[in-house]
Amino acid sequence: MVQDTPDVAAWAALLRVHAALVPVLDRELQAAHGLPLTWYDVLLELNAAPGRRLSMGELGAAAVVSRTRVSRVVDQLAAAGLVAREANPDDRRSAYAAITEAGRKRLRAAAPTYLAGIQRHFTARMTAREAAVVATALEKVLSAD
Amino acid sequence: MVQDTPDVAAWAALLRVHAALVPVLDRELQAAHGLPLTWYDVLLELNAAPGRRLSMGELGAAAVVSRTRVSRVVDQLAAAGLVAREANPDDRRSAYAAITEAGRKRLRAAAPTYLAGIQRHFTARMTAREAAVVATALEKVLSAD
DNA sequence: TAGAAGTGTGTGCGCACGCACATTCCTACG
DNA sequence: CGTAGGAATGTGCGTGCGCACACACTTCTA
Repeated sequence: MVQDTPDVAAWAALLRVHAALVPVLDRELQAAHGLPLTWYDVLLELNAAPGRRLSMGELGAAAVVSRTRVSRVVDQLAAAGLVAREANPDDRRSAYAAITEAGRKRLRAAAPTYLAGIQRHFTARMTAREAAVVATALEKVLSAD
Repeated sequence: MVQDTPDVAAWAALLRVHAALVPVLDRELQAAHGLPLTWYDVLLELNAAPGRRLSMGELGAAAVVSRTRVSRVVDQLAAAGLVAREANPDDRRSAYAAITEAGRKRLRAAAPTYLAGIQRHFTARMTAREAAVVATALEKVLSAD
């Protein structure tokens, strides 16, 4: 449709899938658990981190949300009691964000909704082999420079 | 990293690739041709349409940009002389956006930059077979309901 | 040790974006 | 033929988002 070469077709399809699915998944998550996708992403990353905490810079690099935006999102999450700001004794410029028990509970409650949404809107439309190829191909793109 | 199942890995990788590459490609396009990615997308869709024009609703459905946003983007493009608003005699509610000759020229000039960026940042990191699988898999997702 | 350079973080500001609504017009139904 | 309902579009408004900058602190260098 957009261009004849399969390279461009892959990129164009990625853009469209993103534009089509992100709002849907975000709504589902927010309707079921009052949790924006941005919050979920940050909580997920914090929960998987060693010590269940990350500095702002690390969080900005790890999560999808940009480094600049992390400050404000963490503020919101802290106001909601889902994360706690902690000081870093070794580097007093740095600030940690640590997920709280309430945050973990909220994350665990929301996960099934999100995973089911991914399954229903995304992976159910392709074969398991295709999903695996998509994952490995896109991860190779991410590891670039 | 995020979750163990390959399904979620594919979706997570898609989110990250989008977040990483879109700003880069947008900057490249804007630096080389003063053309935001949104403008490029709209111009591309109009250029490929029958009669080189589309109604606002059709444009919103075809392009990545949302239907609501189309109005304002077309305003900007019209102010820049790259598209022209046309009336629809058959339905006076409807409004056409038609790409102008200046718009086509601008699009043709920018295309090599964009395509080279896609090639360099995206498809160069995977095999041709992987790119084909990514394209077909994601297009199947799009064709859902 | 004092100063310069570099790094991590937060914030004012402007732009992009979508929602909800008003407007205009078409269409179906009595 | 008139009216109710629906469809296509544009716009005020609030929110999300990133850039550029300021600030605090660390690290390097002479």
